[in-house]
Amino acid sequence: MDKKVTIYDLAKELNVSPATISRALNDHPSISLNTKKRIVSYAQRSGYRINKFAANLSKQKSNTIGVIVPKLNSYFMSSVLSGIEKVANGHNYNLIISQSLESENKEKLNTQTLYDSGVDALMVSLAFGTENYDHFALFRDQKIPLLFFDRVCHLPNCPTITIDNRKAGADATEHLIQNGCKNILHVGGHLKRNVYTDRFTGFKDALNKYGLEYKPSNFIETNLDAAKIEEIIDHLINSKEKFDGIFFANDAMAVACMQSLLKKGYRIPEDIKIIGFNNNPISEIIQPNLSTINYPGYELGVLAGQSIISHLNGNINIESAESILLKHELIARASSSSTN
Amino acid sequence: MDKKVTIYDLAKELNVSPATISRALNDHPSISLNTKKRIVSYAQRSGYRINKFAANLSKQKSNTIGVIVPKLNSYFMSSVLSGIEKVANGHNYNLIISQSLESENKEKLNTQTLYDSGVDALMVSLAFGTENYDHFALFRDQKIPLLFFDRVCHLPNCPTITIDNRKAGADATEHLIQNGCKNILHVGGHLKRNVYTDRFTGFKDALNKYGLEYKPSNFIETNLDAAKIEEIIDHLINSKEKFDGIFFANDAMAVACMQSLLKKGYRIPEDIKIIGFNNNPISEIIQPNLSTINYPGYELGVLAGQSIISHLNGNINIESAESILLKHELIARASSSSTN
DNA sequence: ACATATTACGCAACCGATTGCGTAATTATA
DNA sequence: TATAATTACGCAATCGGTTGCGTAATATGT
Repeated sequence: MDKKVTIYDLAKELNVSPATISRALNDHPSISLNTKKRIVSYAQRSGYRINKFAANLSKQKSNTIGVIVPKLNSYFMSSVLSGIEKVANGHNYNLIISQSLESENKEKLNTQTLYDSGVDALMVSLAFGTENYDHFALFRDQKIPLLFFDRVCHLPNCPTITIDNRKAGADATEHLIQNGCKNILHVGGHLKRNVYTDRFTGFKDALNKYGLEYKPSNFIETNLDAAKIEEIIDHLINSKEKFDGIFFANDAMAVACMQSLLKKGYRIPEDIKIIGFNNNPISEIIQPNLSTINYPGYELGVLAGQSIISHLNGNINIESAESILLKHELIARASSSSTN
Repeated sequence: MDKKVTIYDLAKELNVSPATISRALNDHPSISLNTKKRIVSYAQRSGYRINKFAANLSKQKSNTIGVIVPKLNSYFMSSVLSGIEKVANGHNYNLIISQSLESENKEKLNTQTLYDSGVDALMVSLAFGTENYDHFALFRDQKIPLLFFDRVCHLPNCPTITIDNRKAGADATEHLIQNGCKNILHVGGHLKRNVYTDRFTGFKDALNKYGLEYKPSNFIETNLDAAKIEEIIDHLINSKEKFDGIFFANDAMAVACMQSLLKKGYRIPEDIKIIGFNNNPISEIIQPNLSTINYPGYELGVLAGQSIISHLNGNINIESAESILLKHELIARASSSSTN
């Protein structure tokens, strides 16, 4: 058990060729049932373990999927990853996970590393600032499946998986309007990313639908860092505008804002109504409970995983890149309830 | 750019041997500066990319670290992973992450897969039910560094990284006692895992220190699934005991319990004082804010990453397995504050 | 100028599987 | 029974780097 056993060792011991060993262990049809049993059994007993380095080299395939996410440690993203891992693991794929930490450059480096590592596919949720997508060309050139989820971009033949952020943004905004808001602030994320521009567009859609005027002061672009909530509060308080509703692009910001406002004596929803995004568990803990849009991360991960696996299995034509839209759902809670 | 370029292609083109190409690209000292430049430059231009399958095979090293966690999608664990990834990435290591989903069997399978994948090291946080550690023998036999974090077991030469859970459990309990609690319930996790037995032991330490009697009814073993909070509530309400304090082994359970109790009309901390564990962000959102023990996940991840990297670099003797204890910290908030 | 060191590189074995092709042995067909 | 078809396996090339050892060319020392 000390030195590693190779198929050559097995071959010598059993008086067959290494080729036969290899075929037997891979259940190749041209090996008789008897020798298969003999070989598998002996391999077992001898403590043989395949050397994937060698197998990968000759097969040019690693059974590994690369994943790049902005950061691992967020409720949403870790749910997604959990879903992806569940599916991948069930299909004998390993996951190499790396974080871009919202840096375009790190995303680029990670992309190259994962390419070099020979991943069979790559799944990406883009960093805030990524503007150039050339680093993905390697994958396209080599026809390695490439899939984007949540923060996506549309490259030829690359499936994308998201919710309908525009519709969701409109739903959230419409909900505030229907509960009486006339002047709504939208606190969004970087407009380079589809998820935030779409929500923003949906926001304007809804205003428009209800004949409410959109002014630049109705929007703030942020990096969604809850630690900087005071900037938002300042904008809110110092603005000439009197906002009666806020639509946040994520729950963490919404909650941070609520806490600050409540401390300052604001009443929610009486003075101002608030809705978030993502349905993070904290939305059900904050008092009053936070209305939000349910964005099912785990399910998204599962779908993304299944999609990439079927591509890898050739079940789906690589050329036919589908765009999957998950269902979202408005969850109305106390933070936005009508008060008249 | 279509076919993959190999060192043999470069060698032919530049009229040198593949060996020289390899050495040049790896900055080997025995290659002259000039040829190095010539080779590196041409490799660049030709779109050469190393084939790690081949490199790994001949070096028997993958620059990859395997990680097995119970589940990815928890605040604590995703923080840990984020820290590990940060360090690993900074040292050119990739991370293969898999979840045991609290199943001993899946943990076993994942261990074998990661072994076969040729990870250079393995980091594990154990599943709830794991009782047998034989699946790690492969790693010990091959002298592949193996490290346990958070939910650890003590195998020879395996570093472990945790906080001092016993002391932390005692601190939490002592805090409740000092705030007037006389009859405290401890809601813990599976006693197979050190983190929960240690917290439980600390709990009893503290009772003992203050001359409070420990009775079996002062403890419930749970799987820490917040969805099953009603069982706890039942125990609490139906017990002959009149508990005036609860020490939860994690914040999620504590928060779920608080929500249920508040809904039932209990006053916290007046009727019952509560302390959690982990310092999950929700502890600062629930009203009243939840007292807890700060268990710094990200820092733990960073330390764990650094530890394994130094082992891999040979900076630390593999035989000298250290046990790292992180500092924890009691965070007193309103949920446990004295009311007399 | 001659002996010794050093530099810079090539040769070839090696890492451990996979797989197309060929063939001896066995079975089926006529 | 002669021939065709199967079955079961071996040969050897291949995947693409890495590295110990050997050596020609150049540099250093006296």
